[in-house]
Amino acid sequence: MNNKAIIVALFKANGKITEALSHGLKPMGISIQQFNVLRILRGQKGNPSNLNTVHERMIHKMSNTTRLVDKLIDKGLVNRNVCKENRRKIELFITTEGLSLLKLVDPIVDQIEAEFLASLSNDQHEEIMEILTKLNN
Amino acid sequence: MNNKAIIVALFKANGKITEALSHGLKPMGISIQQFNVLRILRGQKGNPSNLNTVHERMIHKMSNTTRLVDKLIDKGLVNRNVCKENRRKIELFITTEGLSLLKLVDPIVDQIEAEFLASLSNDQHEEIMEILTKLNN
DNA sequence: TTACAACATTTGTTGGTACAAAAATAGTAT
DNA sequence: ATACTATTTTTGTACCAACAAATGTTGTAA
Repeated sequence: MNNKAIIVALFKANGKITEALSHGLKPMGISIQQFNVLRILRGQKGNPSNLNTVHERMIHKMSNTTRLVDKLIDKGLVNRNVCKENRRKIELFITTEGLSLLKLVDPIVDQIEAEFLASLSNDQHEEIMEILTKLNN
Repeated sequence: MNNKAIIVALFKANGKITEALSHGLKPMGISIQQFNVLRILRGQKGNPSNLNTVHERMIHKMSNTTRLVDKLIDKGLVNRNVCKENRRKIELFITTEGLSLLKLVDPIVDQIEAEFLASLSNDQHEEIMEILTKLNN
């Protein structure tokens, strides 16, 4: 009956890094999910994404991407256009404000993530990646 | 820059088991957090817990244990008394309805957890436990 | 044209969660 | 007794999220 201990430890680890990240992002005025959406949009390198694509690529799945993106638009970090070829689709772009915010936030996030993993050896980094990959398939 | 991949995989694994568990618990009418509180109270084996203790032992930390317990009381799964020696404290007990619900729910949860971990070898079970323990300290 | 199915996004509703402030109680010093 | 401090729980506020229903759009077929 060791399974439970593993699941509990997984929940705790997740909670620890989640808390650290949202605490680190708080002064920047964005949540983890908003940060991830911004990174997805930046990853498009100028090409627009639609809501569907963003939703698929989000780490934390949630049903209402619309309202999450609304927050980013309110903050001027994202633009939204109706696609001309298919007006059912919404084109999303990251703004230059969004890009410069990411530039500010990236090193903060990197450091929090590095600290979180600092206690692991190189072998263990590979081990956990292998194990988590198995769990996610 | 492999750290990010690990963190993302951790988020995904957490999301996968969380979703599976809450889906499995849904027909029983309780959330994961409510389930965990019930288990904490059962673990007391008849001794009362107060809100503080429950809060400390909860896996998913949240500020608002009061309202979570309220839900359990509404469902008749938990009883609440004011402690006679120290009226600041609230004594919480799991009811017999709560105990029998847990009896129903336990095998469901066990199976979901076992399925989630099924792809790992025995060695990997030990590995991930060791790694997660490191991360949580 | 009209009806209809498929698709993409939005909105309504309900319940979950964080944070801070408030309320209630206990213990202690004066 | 009174005031003060610490402890424990509750409440207020505001935001986040899941789910289902609704809206708007396109393409297709009768």
